[in-house]
Formats: sequence, C-alpha cells, structure tokens
Amino acid sequence: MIAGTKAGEAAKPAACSSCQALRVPCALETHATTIRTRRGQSLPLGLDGGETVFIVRAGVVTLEAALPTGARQIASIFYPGDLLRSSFAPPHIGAAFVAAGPGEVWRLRATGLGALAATDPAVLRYADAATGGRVARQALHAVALGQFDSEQKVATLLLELAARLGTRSAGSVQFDLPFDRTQIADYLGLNPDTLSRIMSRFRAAGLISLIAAALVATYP
Amino acid sequence: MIAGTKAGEAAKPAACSSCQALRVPCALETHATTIRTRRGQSLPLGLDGGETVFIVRAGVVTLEAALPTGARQIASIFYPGDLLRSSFAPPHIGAAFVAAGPGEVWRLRATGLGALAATDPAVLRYADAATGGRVARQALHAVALGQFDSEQKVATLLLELAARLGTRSAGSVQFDLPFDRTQIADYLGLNPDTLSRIMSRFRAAGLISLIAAALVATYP
DNA sequence: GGCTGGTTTTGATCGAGATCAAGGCAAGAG
DNA sequence: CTCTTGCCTTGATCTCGATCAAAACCAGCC
Repeated sequence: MIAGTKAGEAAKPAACSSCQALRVPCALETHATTIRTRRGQSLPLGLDGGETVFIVRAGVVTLEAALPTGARQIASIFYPGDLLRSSFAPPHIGAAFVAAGPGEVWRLRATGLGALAATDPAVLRYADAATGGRVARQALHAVALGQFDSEQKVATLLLELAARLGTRSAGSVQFDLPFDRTQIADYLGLNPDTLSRIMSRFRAAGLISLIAAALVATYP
Repeated sequence: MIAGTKAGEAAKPAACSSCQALRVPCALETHATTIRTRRGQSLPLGLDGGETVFIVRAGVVTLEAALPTGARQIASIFYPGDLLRSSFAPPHIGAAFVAAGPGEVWRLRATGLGALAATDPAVLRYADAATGGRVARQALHAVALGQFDSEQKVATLLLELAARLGTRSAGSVQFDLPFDRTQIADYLGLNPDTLSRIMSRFRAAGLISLIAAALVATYP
C-alpha cells in the first residue's frame, strides 16, 4: 500500500521560468555544471581543491552523517532552490551530500559564486538568503527534535514536505515521499516502528492517505 | 555548591593578539560598533532596516526561540569568534539573540561586511568559514539530539564548552558554566531533573567537579 | 541569628517511545 | 505459480527519561 512512494520522475526544470519559481538567479547557470542525480548518489565534493557549491534544481538532497556505530542519519534536507556548500558538512563524522532520488543540481566553485556575487546584487542576495535560511531552518529542526513529541515531529516534517514539494488540488496537497521509513525516522529521532504507528494513526484520523505513488494530505 | 558558576568577568580582548586567537580579521573592527553585554540582554537587530551582523568577541550568545506554549529554548550557541546574522533567526517563533552573560560583541551592517569581503580575502574567508561552520555545527547538534542518550548529550555539550571556553591546567580543563540548569536542559532536549542526575553521576564517577566559580573536568 | 525566594538535588512513580518479535504485502526470480 | 527478499505494519513488553513531590542549598535581607 505504501510501495511506490519513492520519488518517481523529477520534473525537468524549464530554463528561466523555473529560476523564477525557485528564486535562483539565472546568471548562475552559465557558471555551473549541471548534474543529474539518482537515488543514493553522493554529490562530488572537492573541485580541484577549492570549496564546492551546489544548488538544488529538482529532487531532494540530504546531508547524511555516518555515526561511528555504523548507523547513518539524515542531518539536514535540501529542497529545490536550496544552496549547499562543502563547508556545511561537519568534519570527522563521514558526512556526505546524498541525493534522495532522481533530480538535478548545479555545481559551481565557491570562488566563482563569490565573483558573481560581487558584481550581481541578485546573486549576493540569493546566496545570503539561502545560507541564512539554512541556519534558521536547522535551528527550528533542533527545537523540534528537543521539544516535540513523536506526533508533532512527524506532522512538522509532513507539512514541510508539503510546502516544498507538494502540488495542491481541491482540498488536499500531494507529494512523493522522497525517503523510506528508516530515513524519516532517523531524521526525526524516532525509530521506524514508532513512525509507522504514527502514520497509521494519521491515516486512521483521515489526515493523510497513501496512494500508489504519493502521499496525500487533506488541506487545512 | 554550584552557585557562582554563572560567568564572572569576561576577559577583555586586547586589540589584535585577540583577533588572531579568535581568527577574526581585525579589519572588521573599524566598521563595527562594540557592544558590552550583560546576562539576558537581547542583541539589537534591525540597524535602520538592513540586515545586522554580530561577531562575538567575549562571552557567549544564544539563539533563543520562544515556543507558543510559553517555553523558551536555546536553539543554538555562539562562542567567541563566531559570526551571527539576523537571517539566522527562524521567523514566526519569536527568536532572539540573547547574551548568556557579560561579554562583548561587534555589530556591523551586512552590507558593510559584504563590501569588506569584496576587497579583503581574509574577511571573505572568515565570513564563509564562520557561516559554513555554523551549519555544520547545527547538523551535529541535530544528530546528537536525535540519536544520543541523555549521558551522551551532556558529555557532548561539556566537551564543546571545554573546547571553546576552557583553560587547561595539569590534567584538567576548567570553565565557567554560562547557563543555568534549565537552559542547558532545554538545549539538550532533557529536563532539569534528569540533567542534574547526570551531572551528579559524572561527579560521582570523578569525571567532573564543581567548585565555587567553575566546572572542572579531568582531562582525558 | 531566622526568614524568604530561587535554584539545584534527590527520591518515587509513571508513561511515551524503544525494543523484540511476528505477520503482511508487493515485486522480482526461478 | 511458488519462493525469496525487502519494506512496512502491528502487537506485547520493557526501559529510559519525564513528571510529581519534597528536601537541600545558597544568597540576600531584615
């Protein structure tokens, strides 16, 4: 019943209307290498020594940490329009940026981005807003992990996914779940069993429903 | 026995040797307003509309979130040398930057920092490293909140405080605890009772000791 | 000294979520 | 079709940390 919820085909961004939708300045494209991703693919860091920057165009990218115990955990989620740099990865814990499914990212050098930002105010605003917003988002996630109970955590994530990935139709939002149960549970500090119970509870309450290829939430 | 552990006098940074110690380019000082903080003081955001940037020179600054329930939680901790911008504060949850005790910060405009960064590579490197490191640190904290048990959480925080605030002497590190028990507990997603129990356990195990004005940890 | 208010510590109990274990369900291989 | 494989779901039990409550400690103040 839940099978097939993994992201299907990523929507191909159409040049500049998509830049506008994502609020990413198009000027960046000319300096970027476009990379198509598949599920589980690590983004190639280290572009001849310098710092690398990626901009997510489609799909979802995660920051995964590998704990000494062997467990992997998603520490952060990047959506279309988000910017990530290699310096975001904490040292010493085997962190990596991993695509959650098929998608597309732009890769560019941090120095190239800096040069563009120096001349194009739109690029500077975008880069500043993207990194600032990332810190803010992470702070919220920390609050959620520390204070919320399991239902609140799941609800928060589903609302975030709906806001970032969902398409709205009459009275509901619909989106593909880009992660499997274990990944979601790790991200929220739960275990998969508890997560499954909560999703079932939400489903029983009529808040969400799972169809072949997507999760549908009744729109508030 | 634990009284007096609140930060005492903040060390006054001595011009440029301290810039070096904190790895903050001195060039920033000429464009900054220096602010002395006291415990509980909110840092003044909004400098005639533009984005504000602070650089912590001494003492500790926290990012506090006020939950709708009335509870306050420390979502992030900034140490000497760290950079924070108003865009780091998540919207809609009454977030504020609050000094944990007496200290000193530089305040400057984001635009001013940007202009400096454009001409001085050291400033650019510092600003990039500071924000990148902040995201990385927050990601680690998220992992800790999600995966660690209560003892591991407390140990992680104590080690971080020791690394950032401690002075080493024969076989031990010593530092002032800049927060009260409630604040620490909130930051770690524990409650004060549990935190107190764990600190007592660590003390009984000889790992730490509390003297009038400081926490002392036996150095590994 | 004794009183007072706030913080920390400690004890006793409870409960949300983890853990352990079994069963369901879809997709692919033979 | 049957068997396997990999998730997901569900139930039963246990445990860690929360909660409730009381005592200890400290600082200031009369």
